[in-house]
Amino acid sequence: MEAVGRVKLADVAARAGVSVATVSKVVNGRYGVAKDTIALVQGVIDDLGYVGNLGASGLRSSRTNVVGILVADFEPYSAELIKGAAKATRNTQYDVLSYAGGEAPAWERRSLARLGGTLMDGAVVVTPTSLDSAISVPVVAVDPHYGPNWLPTIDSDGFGGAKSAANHLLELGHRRIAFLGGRQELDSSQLRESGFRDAMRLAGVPVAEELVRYSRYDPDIAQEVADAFLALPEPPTAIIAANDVTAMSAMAAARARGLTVPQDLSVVGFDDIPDASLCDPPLTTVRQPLQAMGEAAMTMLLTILDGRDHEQHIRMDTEFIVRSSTAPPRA
Amino acid sequence: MEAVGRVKLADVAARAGVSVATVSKVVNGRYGVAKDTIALVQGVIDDLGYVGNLGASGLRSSRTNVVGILVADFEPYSAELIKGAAKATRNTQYDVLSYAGGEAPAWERRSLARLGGTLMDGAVVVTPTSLDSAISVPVVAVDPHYGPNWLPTIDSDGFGGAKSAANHLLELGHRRIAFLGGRQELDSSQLRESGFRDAMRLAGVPVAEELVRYSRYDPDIAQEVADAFLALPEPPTAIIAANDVTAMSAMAAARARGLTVPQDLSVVGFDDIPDASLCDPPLTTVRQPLQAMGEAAMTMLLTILDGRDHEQHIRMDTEFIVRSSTAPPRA
DNA sequence: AACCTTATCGATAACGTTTTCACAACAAAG
DNA sequence: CTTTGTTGTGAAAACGTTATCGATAAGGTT
Repeated sequence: MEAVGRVKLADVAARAGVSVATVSKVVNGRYGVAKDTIALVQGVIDDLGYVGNLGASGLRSSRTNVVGILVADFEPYSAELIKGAAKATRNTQYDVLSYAGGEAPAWERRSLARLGGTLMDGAVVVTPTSLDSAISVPVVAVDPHYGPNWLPTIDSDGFGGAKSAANHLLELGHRRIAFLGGRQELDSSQLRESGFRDAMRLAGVPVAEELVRYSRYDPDIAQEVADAFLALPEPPTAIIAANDVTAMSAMAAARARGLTVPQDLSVVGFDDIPDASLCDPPLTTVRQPLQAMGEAAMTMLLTILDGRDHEQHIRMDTEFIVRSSTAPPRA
Repeated sequence: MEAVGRVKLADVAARAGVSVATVSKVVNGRYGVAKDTIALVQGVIDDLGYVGNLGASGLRSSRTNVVGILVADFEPYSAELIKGAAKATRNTQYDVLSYAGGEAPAWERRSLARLGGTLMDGAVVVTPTSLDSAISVPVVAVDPHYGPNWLPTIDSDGFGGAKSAANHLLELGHRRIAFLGGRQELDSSQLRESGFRDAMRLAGVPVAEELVRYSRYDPDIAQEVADAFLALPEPPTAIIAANDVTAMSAMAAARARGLTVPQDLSVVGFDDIPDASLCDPPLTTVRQPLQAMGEAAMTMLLTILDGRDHEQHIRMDTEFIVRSSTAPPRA
C-alpha cells in the first residue's frame, strides 16, 4: 500500500522478480502459473496496491467486464433508467459505466464507437435515433425513436397507456377530447395516437380531426397548439398530451386564457416525470416503469453477452396515475 | 458513412492516401498540416464515420477531455449528484463518464486507479471513505465520510440543518427530543448531532443522554433503537433521525406500537430523498441541495483542470422542508 | 551558387496491457 | 540414455493512438 505514482504491471513484476507476462496471468487468473508464484505475485500486488488500467487492458483484450449505459444526457428520465440498469448488474462480474454523449447529432453512434469494444463489452442505449449496423458491441435499445427494429429493444406500451388515458376521460363524461402529439414520425408518438383513437372508436365517439395536432415535443409550440385548440368555436373539454412536458404547456395555455384545470379543461400527460406530481395541479398521467425498463434492458444485455437465448423485444406495461388534472366536464 | 467493422486511423489514412500521423494531426487540430490535406482528410473522416478510440488515445496522450463522477452505486442520492455534475459540463469541452465502483472496500481508490489518467482527466468522487495521496488525477470530494481534509471538498451544512430541525420541534412545543444518529465516527453524523445539541442548549432544554443513540445507518438497528426509545418510562415526543431512511424506520417502530405519526410522535429526517415526499405521512426533513452540490463539485473540478484558482472547501446550505410527520406534542 | 527558412509530411517509438509461442527444466517412459 | 510429455516462465508482438523528429521540397537571402 505504498503511495507511489501509478503502479503498473512492470512495477509489480520488477518487485516480484518475475516477468510482466507472469503478473498478467496472475491478475487474470490464467492457467499455467505455479502456486508459489501466484502467492508471491499476489502478495506484491496487494502490497503495492496495483489496479489494472482499463484503457490499456481493454485495448489489448477486447474484454473488459464493464458494460455501459449510454444516454444523451443525465436528465431525470435517463437517471431512472440508469438506476434500474445498475440494479441488474449487482452480483454479476460486471461494472457499469455510464456515458453522456452530449447533444451532438448521432451521439449514440459516436459514443458507441468511442467506448465500444475497448472500454465496454456491451451497452444499453437510451432512446437512440439512428443506429446502423456498424456497431462494435452487443447493444440493447431502450425506447428507440423509430420503434423496435433489428436491435433487441425494450419499450413501453404507449398504445395501452394512451388507451387508458382516453378511457379515463370518456368515463368522466368527456366527448370532445383533443390529442396533442409529439413528433408524428416517431414510433412512440404513433403508438400513443393509435391508443387514443382505438379507445375513441370502441366508445363510439368520433375523433374530431381538427383536435389532433403535433408539437414536435417543443414546449412553446405545444402551448401555441393548445391555445389554438381552445380558440376553436367548439373547444375540447380535455387534452391528452404526448408527454408530461407537453401536458404542462397545455395547462399553461389554459391558464393564460383564464381557464382552470381541471374544472374547465382536463389534461393528461405521459411519462410521470418527477415534476408531474409536483406541478399545480398535480398531473394525471401515464407512467412508464422507467427503472424496471432499465433493469430489463441490462438483464437482456447480460443474457446476450452470456451467449444465452434472449427475447428480441420486451414491451413493459404502463400504469395510469390519476392525480388532480382531470375531472368531469362542466355540465 | 459506410458500415464496415470499426473504422480506425489507419483506415482513414489508407483511404486518404496519407500517413496515420497526418490523420491524427487533423483529428486533434495540430499545427503543421496543409489546408488542402486537412480538407481531404476531414472528408474521408466524415465519409467513413471515424470516431477516435478513447482507450487508445488516452493511453498515449493522458488527456481525454472526459471527466468522471465516481459513485459507489447509482442510487437516488448519487443520481441527483450526477445530474448536477453533468449540468456543469454543458458548453464545455468535456464529456462526462460516470462509474459505479461497486460495494468492494476502497472502491474509490480502485475506480480512480482504473480510470484515472488514461480515461479521465479528473474526477468528482461521491462520499469517499478512504482516499490517500496516491491518486493520479485531480479529484474533488463530495461529502467525504471523514469531513473536509486535504482534498477539495463540497459538503452541506449538517450542523445548521440539524439545528433547524431541532428548532422546529422546540417551537412546536417539544421538550423530550431524541436523536437517532448514524455512525458516530463519521463527520456528517457528528455535525448533525452538534447542530441538535446546539439548538437544545440555546433553548435551555437539557439533552437527555438516554435519548441519543446510533444505528450505523442500518434500518433494522434503527427500528430497534427507536423502539427502545418508545419503551422508556418517559418516552420522547419527537425524534430527529440522521437520515430519511432512519426516520422511516422510526416511523415504522411507532406504528408497530400503535402510535400514530405525528400525533403521538413527531419525526424529522435528513436528505430529502425522493421517498421522503412519498411515504406516509410525508416526511418533514432537512434537504441537502444534491444537484447543486454535484454542480458545484464539477465546476470546481473544471476550475482545477483549467489551472485556475479554486476554493478548498464549499459548504452548501440546507433547506428545512416541513411536511406532515411533525406536529405539536399531545397536551 | 550556396545557404538558410519555412512548410508539409511520414517513420517510428512510445503508452500499459494480454496473448502467443518458444524455451527450459524436469519427470516418466521406452 | 534417448525420447516424449508436462509444467512453468518470459520475450516479443500486438491493440489504436499521439508525439517526436528527421526528411524532403519549395522559396528567400546573401
